[in-house]
Amino acid sequence: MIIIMSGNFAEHLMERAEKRRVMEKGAFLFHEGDEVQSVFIVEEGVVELTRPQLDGTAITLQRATDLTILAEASVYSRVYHCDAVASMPALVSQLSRSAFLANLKKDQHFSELWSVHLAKEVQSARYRSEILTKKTVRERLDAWLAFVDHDMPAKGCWKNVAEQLGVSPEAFYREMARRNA
Amino acid sequence: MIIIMSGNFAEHLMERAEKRRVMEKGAFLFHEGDEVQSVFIVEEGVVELTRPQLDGTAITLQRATDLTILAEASVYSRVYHCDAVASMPALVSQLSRSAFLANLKKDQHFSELWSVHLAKEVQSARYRSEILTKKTVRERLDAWLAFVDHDMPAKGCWKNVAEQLGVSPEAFYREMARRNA
DNA sequence: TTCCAGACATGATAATGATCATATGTGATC
DNA sequence: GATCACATATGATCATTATCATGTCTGGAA
Repeated sequence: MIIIMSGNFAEHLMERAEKRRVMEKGAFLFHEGDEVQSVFIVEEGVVELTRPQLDGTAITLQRATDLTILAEASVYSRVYHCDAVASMPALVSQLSRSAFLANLKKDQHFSELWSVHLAKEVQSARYRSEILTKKTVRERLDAWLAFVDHDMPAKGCWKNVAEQLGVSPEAFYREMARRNA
Repeated sequence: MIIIMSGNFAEHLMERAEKRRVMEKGAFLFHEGDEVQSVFIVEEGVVELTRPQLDGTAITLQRATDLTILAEASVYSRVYHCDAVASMPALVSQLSRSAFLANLKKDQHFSELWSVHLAKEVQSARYRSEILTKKTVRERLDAWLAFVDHDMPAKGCWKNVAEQLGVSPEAFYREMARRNA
């Protein structure tokens, strides 16, 4: 019988955290080009991973909120390929990369949870991509609903959902109104 | 000193493959709801992962071509959450899940490569998402170029790139023409 | 209660791209 | 060389959405 790993990896990671850090809005956790020395978990607030473009605009690669691990892939890189900035005041736990890798090596269970975590992230990131290939608000919402098992978003969340779908709030409101009619 | 793992995980996986399978166009590798029993690597051809929707349309979650591992996340699931169908004739290697997991357990190096592979997939999937949140062809191409270090796509690839960007070929050709002018 | 910020709602306009139609170029095959 | 498939190219039209403007509603703070 195959045992499927479960449990929240972020929590396991937090148990091993070495430091905590309070970040004010606008504070940087790291910059592009910095050496990767730690693994970070956002406990509260919001930290965004952004990659500045040549033309001055920026791409947001990840928007990390409660219990989200930041820039997982950087664990295996020498330097960061993006900036991390608190877009809201945030509380961040951290663990040195060497300690993290040592944990992976010596703790089989921890290592498996890490893989499971990464696999889940792959899955949800792929799904998000596919939602965004849809061109109309209607199709994107349909795809999103399939992903969340068709529970309609509560009114307070509409704006956030609209952002996840990559559409303007107005367009989203209109689509929701259309569905009620 | 931290050793960063490198090498192609798919190749390591193929070395351990137990079976090979030739698939005709349109043939299914597995269906939604099937028990996960194997890990698959596409050697040649194309296999697509699709998730049928209520309205009859389908979401394509992954389009696997040469040396791509199929549905990584399914390794940790009991059943598949999507269909896998060859959209072109394909050659697929497979390894039973139990053997795969056993390899992960006993071979530290293999296990690390697996994590590195997953981390890279997370990274590229996230990047793809962010490209797709851009609304105009121009912005999407800019973001894509930043990702591939600004090497312009060769003419034979344009159609493929257009698809990656989630825009129609025509719109893509026009944008490329605009940039030459 | 009063005030205020922010989400929700809706109309008008302009920008943008999907789609359809059609044409050109190019490499492979016979 | 003739032919075929397919990528590239370009024009015209139409559907859709972003954006701006403006207004309403609701929950929390004073």
